[in-house]
Amino acid sequence: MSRLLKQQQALLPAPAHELAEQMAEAGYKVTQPRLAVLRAAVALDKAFTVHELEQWLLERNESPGIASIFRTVKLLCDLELFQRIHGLEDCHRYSISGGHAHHLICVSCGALKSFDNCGLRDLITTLEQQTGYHINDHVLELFGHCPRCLTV
Amino acid sequence: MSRLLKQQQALLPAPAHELAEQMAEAGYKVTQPRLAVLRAAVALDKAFTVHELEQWLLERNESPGIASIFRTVKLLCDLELFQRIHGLEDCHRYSISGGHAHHLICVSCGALKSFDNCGLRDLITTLEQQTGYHINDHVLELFGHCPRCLTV
DNA sequence: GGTAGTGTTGATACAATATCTCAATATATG
DNA sequence: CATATATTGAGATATTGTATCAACACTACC
Repeated sequence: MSRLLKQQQALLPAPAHELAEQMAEAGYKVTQPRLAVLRAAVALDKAFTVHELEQWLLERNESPGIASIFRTVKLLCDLELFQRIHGLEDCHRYSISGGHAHHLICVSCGALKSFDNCGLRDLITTLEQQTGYHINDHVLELFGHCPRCLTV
Repeated sequence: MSRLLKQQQALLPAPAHELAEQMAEAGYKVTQPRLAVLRAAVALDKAFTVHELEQWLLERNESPGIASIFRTVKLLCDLELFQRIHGLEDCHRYSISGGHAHHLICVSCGALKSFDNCGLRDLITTLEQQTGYHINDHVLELFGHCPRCLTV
């Protein structure tokens, strides 16, 4: 098994209670509305929108106010437990982060795989030398079709 | 001079009349509002927002309605003459595309360099083999400070 | 147990980005 | 010129998100 595959398997999303724990460690209270958002995000198991979180919760009659959902998503992004997804058309999706930066996203169903070995170091070094820029961050997202959607 | 540097120098943004020509070739009329947007985008010479286009044009008393600016930006994105920039915080900036996908952006002043040799082929092949996904698109943006902003 | 201080919530107002609607206008074609 | 089509501008609407603020909940202290 290659090193890259091992890494990917290590990047499974954390379960809700683990995310809750990290929130508590960061000094935030693990309230019912926040837990609800965590449960929804874990259950959706893909790149989700705030609207999708709300729908999932409404169907189970446990949706907090929409403001609290937005607030919780923002908080979790700040804590780097969630991450904004840069889509091809819009950037209104989020994922459970796992602390890693990059995603492979199915444009058909939203299924998402995370990875962290983006292999951009050489490109960054080259560009820095050629442009004089100091590069300290990047966005990388890959899009395609997951095996399931390829067979449908 | 390396091959990569040559490529970058070839990726200078097209002048307004050239963009207008491509619009005409695609079957769209080159109207005054559309030309105004092209001029503003070329003049701004960086990753710009629709609001910045409008401001530039208002200062010269030649701003079309905001709806037409949005429409023109969308049209130019569809024609791949403009391209949406995926920023670290939001995704509301655009650039003149040159038909190429990637940018190096100064987070301080918005200065922008484009390049097309992203060197992701190996990563994409590896990920396809390991995940079974078919990857057919990607977003890559690099962020840092340009030489000018580094000295200030 | 009561009280003060802090954090959180939910409803609502607001903001920013973008699209839709539709009558008026401009442009191209016969 | 007449007609058909494309485009515009104004304003309404949609979507995504943040700000405000009173009510509530939890914690620590007395």
